[in-house]
Order: sequence, then structure tokens, then C-alpha cells
Amino acid sequence: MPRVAGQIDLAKGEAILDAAIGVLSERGLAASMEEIARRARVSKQTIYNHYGSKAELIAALVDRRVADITAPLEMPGADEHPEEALASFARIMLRALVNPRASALMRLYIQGATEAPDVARAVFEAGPKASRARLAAFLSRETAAGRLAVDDPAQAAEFFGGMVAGTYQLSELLGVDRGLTEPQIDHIAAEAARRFLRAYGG
Amino acid sequence: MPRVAGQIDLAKGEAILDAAIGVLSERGLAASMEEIARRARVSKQTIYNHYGSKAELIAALVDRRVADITAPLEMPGADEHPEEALASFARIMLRALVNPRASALMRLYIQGATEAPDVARAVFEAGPKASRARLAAFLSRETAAGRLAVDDPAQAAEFFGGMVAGTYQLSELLGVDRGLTEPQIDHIAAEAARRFLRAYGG
DNA sequence: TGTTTTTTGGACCCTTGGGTCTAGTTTTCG
DNA sequence: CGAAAACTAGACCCAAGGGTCCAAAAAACA
Repeated sequence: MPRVAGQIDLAKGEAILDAAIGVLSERGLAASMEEIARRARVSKQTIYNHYGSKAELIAALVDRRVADITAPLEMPGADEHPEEALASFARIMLRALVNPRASALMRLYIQGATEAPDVARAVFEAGPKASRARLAAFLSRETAAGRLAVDDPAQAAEFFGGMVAGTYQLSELLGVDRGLTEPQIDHIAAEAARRFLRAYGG
Repeated sequence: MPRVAGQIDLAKGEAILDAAIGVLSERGLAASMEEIARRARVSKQTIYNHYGSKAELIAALVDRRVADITAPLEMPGADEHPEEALASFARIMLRALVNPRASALMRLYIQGATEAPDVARAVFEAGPKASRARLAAFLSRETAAGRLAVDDPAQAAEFFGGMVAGTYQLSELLGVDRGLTEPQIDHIAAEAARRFLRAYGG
């Protein structure tokens, strides 16, 4: 967000953010402003015209991109069979996890967790926490409708989320996995939903 | 590990590692050798006598402390009821996750995943991967003995591991949670084991 | 067209931090 | 005790990088 409303080139502002996200993904917080400028095809001074400092640049990034983390929020309506709804939720989660840009950002938040705990907390609450909450609400609804028998929806939601995210999350963060194919995602999602239904079915 | 076998003070070597782990936990890879020296009550030169460089110091740390991550490896024998064995496995995992030193180290590995992928991979394989493998072997055994009906032990192990580690892992990494109490750990472990048995019981 | 603002590129300042060097002190061991 | 090795404190070198400054080019605007 340009600080002055003058003749500042808005497109350059976006280019800077794009470049920044790229460089930060690769180099972490140690990314240099010089390299960001180079990749945005912009002079270093221009970055400082748009965002006052490195910290503010990162803050702008976070503001714009929390959506990436918040993606797996949608919880399919109750019009489908619960197993299919759960599987579809799982697919959304997995795709979000495997997205390299999102996990690069997550690595960034973890890296900054000590110095900027508020950012880390905000990301956590907008992302995983909100997502689990929606899932829990869904489980409550299904239980009330007699299609499931979940006694502790919050815990059940954590369990399901954990089954799906599981090891993939950690291996993504450690840069060990080379991602999942779409058929693998389908298979994991279907299997998780099936087992969950068996554990919590009426 | 001291590079020369001379009259080097071994105790100082340990003190350096202890200080290093502390400072690295707090400051991440940006920790300064100066501060490590200060906290170890040792001169900077002494650190360089023991470990030749910052990278080697960190490597020594990793060598010594992989055990922290590798802790949740023990898989109770088949003499117990599977539900109790699973619950006890889950308790071990959760205690390891909540250990602040271990999660600080994990944050370090994630931070270094880009520059030192081999370290990250080694940690992953010695830790979560080995742990899941043992769990999978246990599930196979129990299935062969007719006490469980697990068709895909590897996937089932991931599911159980995920249920247990679940959100706690991520919130630990993001520094959001203030840890779990022992009763909470017991409850989660018991519940996870119970639900898993229901999902995979004969 | 002329004025104002932005952009550019590159020099520049300054702090941080890895790593070395030195001179003097302490420890270890024969 | 005396020599060899380790340790200490602190000065020091050097590179990287955040941030500023400046003169010239390029847009934007009236």
C-alpha cells in the first residue's frame, strides 16, 4: 500500500510484492532488499518510496496474502452425504498444504514467530484455527441431524484435520516431499473420510 | 566434538553446545557467536577451537540432539492391549511435541531447510518418519494377530500420527500454544486410541 | 510546454556478525 | 618447576545488508 497518494505507480507496488514473496520464499527472512528490487525490476529507492522499511514491506505482504493460508476455510454445505463433504474438505486442505508458495509463507511465519508473535498468532487464527472451527460446526450440525455421533466436535475436528494434514505438513515445511499428485490427494481424502465415518458414525 | 584430541576442556565443549542450543532457540539461525560465547562463559576463540565454524557448531548440535526428536520411537510391545499400546505411543509423541526445546530445534531445521536440505531430511527421517514406520510395523503385527484389521499400515500410521500431532504441532511451531497439561495429554491420547480402534477394529 | 513528482542507479554510511590475531594468563602434564 | 597447550579479552578485518542521498532521466499533470 503506497503511503502517499501522489503519482506513485501502483503497478510497481504490486510488482514489488510479487518479487518480495518470491525472494522471501527462497531466502527466508534473510532475503535482501537489493535482490527484491532486482527481481521487481525496480530501484531500491522505489521500494522505500512504497513501503517505508523491510518490516513494513513484509507486513503488506502478510496482509495481502493471508488469503493463501485462509483458503481451506470453505466447508461444503450439508446437502451432500457427510462422507463426501468430508472428503471434499480434505481435498481442499491437502491442495493448500502442497502449494509451495503457501508453505514458503508458513515457513516465514514460523521463522518470525519469536520476533513477531502477533503475526504468527494472526495467521494461525485466520488459517488452521478458523478452518477447524468450521469443520467442528459442520460435525455438530451433522450430529444434530442424526447422521453422525460426535460427542466432542472440537476434538473430532482436530483429529480429522490431523489425519489429513498429518505428516505432509511437516515434510512440506522441512522441504522433504516433492508434493502429492492429484490422484494421491483424492485417495488420501477419500480414505480419511471413510475411516473418520467409521470412528464417528452413528 | 573437539577437532584436536589435545588438552581441550571437554566440559567447555558441552557448555558451548548448551549455550548454543539456548541462543539458537531464541534467535534462530541469526544467533550470534558472540552471544553464544557470552552465555557459555567462554571466549569466542574457544568456540572456534572446539568447532571450526558456526556451521560445524550447529552440525555438532544436531548430532547430539537428534535424540530429542527421535524420542517418540519406542513402540510398546504387543503384550498390552492394542488400545493401551496406542495410547501410550500417543502420550510419548505429545510429550515430545510439547517440549519447548525440541520445537525450537524443529523451528531451526525448518528455517534451514532451504540452505541445508540434507540436515532437514536427516531429521525428518530419524524422527517422524522412523516413528511412523515403527507404528506401521506394530499395526501389521496386530493385524496378523487378528486384533486389528488394518489394510494399509503405512497410511493408518500416518492417520494416527496426524490425529495425535494434529494442530498442536503447528501451534507449537507458531508459538501460539502455551503447552498441554499432563491430564490433557492423557485425555487426547486415550481418545485418539479409542477412535482409531473404532476406525480400524476387526 | 513547463513544472512537479517519481524513478533510477549507484555511491555511500553504518551496524551486525563471522572469523582471525595477539598478548597475556591459566591449566595440564612431564 | 618448566614447557606446551588452552583459555581469555578485546582489538581487528571483512562482507553483507538495511537504509539514505544525490544527480540525472522519465512520467504525469496542468
